[in-house]
Amino acid sequence: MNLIDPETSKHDDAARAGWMYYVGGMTQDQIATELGVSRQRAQRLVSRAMAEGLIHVRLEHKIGSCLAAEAALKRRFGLTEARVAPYLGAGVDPARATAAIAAELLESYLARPDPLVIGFGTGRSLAAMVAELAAAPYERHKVVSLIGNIAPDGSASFYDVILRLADKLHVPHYPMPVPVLSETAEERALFYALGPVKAVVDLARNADVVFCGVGQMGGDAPLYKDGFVTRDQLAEMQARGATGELVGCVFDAGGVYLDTPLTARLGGVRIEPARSGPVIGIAAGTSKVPAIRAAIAGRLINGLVTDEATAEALLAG
Amino acid sequence: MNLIDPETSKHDDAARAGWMYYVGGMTQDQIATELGVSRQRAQRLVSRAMAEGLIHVRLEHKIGSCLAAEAALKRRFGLTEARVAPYLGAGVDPARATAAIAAELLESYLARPDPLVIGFGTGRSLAAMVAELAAAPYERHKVVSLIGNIAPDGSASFYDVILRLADKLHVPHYPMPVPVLSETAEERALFYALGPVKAVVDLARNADVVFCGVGQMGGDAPLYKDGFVTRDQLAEMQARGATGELVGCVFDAGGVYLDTPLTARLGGVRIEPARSGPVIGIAAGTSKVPAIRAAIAGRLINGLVTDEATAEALLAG
DNA sequence: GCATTGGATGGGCAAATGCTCATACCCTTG
DNA sequence: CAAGGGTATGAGCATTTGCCCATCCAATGC
Repeated sequence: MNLIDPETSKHDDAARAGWMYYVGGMTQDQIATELGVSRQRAQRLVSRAMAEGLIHVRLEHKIGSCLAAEAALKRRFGLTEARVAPYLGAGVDPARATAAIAAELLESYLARPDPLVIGFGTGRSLAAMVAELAAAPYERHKVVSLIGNIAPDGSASFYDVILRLADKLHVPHYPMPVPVLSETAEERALFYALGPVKAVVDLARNADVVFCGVGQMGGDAPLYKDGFVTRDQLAEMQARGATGELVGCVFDAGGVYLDTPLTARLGGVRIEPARSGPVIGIAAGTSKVPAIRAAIAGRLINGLVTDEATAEALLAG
Repeated sequence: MNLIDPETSKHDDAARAGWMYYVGGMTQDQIATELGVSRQRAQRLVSRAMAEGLIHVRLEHKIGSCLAAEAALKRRFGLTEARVAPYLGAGVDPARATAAIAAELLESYLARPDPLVIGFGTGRSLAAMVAELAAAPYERHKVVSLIGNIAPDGSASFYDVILRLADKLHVPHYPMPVPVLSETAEERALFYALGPVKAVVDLARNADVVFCGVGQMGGDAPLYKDGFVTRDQLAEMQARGATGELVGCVFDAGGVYLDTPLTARLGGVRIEPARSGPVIGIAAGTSKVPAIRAAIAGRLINGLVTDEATAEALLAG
């Protein structure tokens, strides 16, 4: 008899209820009776199982129009990899759909027999993708972060893509132990001079595959929303032609990196043009269309995971 | 403009509706509006998506008591692999639960980097497992059938585990081109003398991993229900101590193979005792408890996928 | 010791869902 | 061309589900 962690037992109940509901097809009433709880509690358990990601749902059939869009994207933009998530209703964030499809794509790389070093950016797309991943051991691969994991305010909660990933996949992981944004260029240089940092930077530079979010530079730019740049700085960048952003590095409509106030202080590894190996951009929502076009034009990315509407918009232009 | 296969387009609609419902969390009303169909049709599409296996649901959390049962099974019976599917409601066939868990286990073997030859039996358990598998390419492995795929009446519908598997996984596949049950021992010998048959038999004998169903020998014996033996033959086998069956080969309570009327005519590769490499038995339902015990006792299997109730019954004895 | 706060609980109700049935449609066959 | 069989459709209804809210319980602070 060991002590039962109340948190674990809660998850257990939720998982069991979710399992009975989604796999067993039982009604919540039956589940309630079976587990000896009230109907309401069963309902709460089921919805918690879903909300906490204990239940994963996958679509096991490529919809014709998405297949067509994938083929068209590959041909039209010379991509090596393209995945299109089916449209997911009017009120639903397309990132939800895209995350599930991105997770599938990542799993297809993980399934490869040869050991890979996989580089990851940060951001909502990546975090959502990791949440959708199925946990399984893949000791042969390595995952490395392309971006510093020391947050300005010390909070690491948004930058733990690599940690969650490593936790799920049991892969050796290499977070980049530098500030996302150093105070000064000098501080940044100090970090980069450290041996362990160099090693991670090297690994990141030579990653076999890269997954990263594609940031737009409109008023809703992630860089601005997450507080990396002020409104004024954003406006200035926009005036200078800023169109998109990859792991914090801003580029213009041609996919050429701009020199911004951030550049010298940004901790991480920039994704160089025409990088060898797959560089998969994850980009949901039509507001990212210009950024996606630019990233492709500059040969910064050669793979794309997006939603149906965005794919159509890309192909329409 | 190419012709649209009506079957594909039906699946497309169902997949899309299922995706919107299960991934997008939309109501069927919203989906109906979005797709421009009636609510009833949306409902039918959603339920078809589920019924046809277009939507896969996985549980991403091991329930404590199942984990404990797995550990206990391994320890108690010296198994190298044990998976326990959570209990799935009173009225629900435990095979449903077990199939999903078995698919997960198979996927964990498929994820391994080194090329494997994986042998498969037949039967409902195996067919259900394959239905639950996620499609993905795994060219490095090979799958081979342990049992003949030529049915007595010519119908191959029940023996196409390997074909479906190969279809989903894009693996080279080797069905065993012999009758499940030859008319006479001589006919069987003729088949086995053929070069291509020999090659497949060799592959099957040397498979790195084996997945097979465990058949019980009670009144509900699969061998009898599927028409391989008559009621009288079954009774005779039972009288001689028949307790279980693996790919058609019947064994007693000690897991020692019996000589039955079938033995000399059965097409396939028998699973020998103390075979090297994992031999995973898939067995759902408490009626299989004696057969499972026997198979373990005779060292015919060294891995087990079962449901929670059966695991408990095994451990209780 | 008592008040407060935060979370869990179950009643109740409106919305969503699943199902049955009568009907319409289409494709085949005589 | 008509009949027939099988299938898809939408109306209507019983069941199931999601959610709000009043209430309760326990832990914490005063």
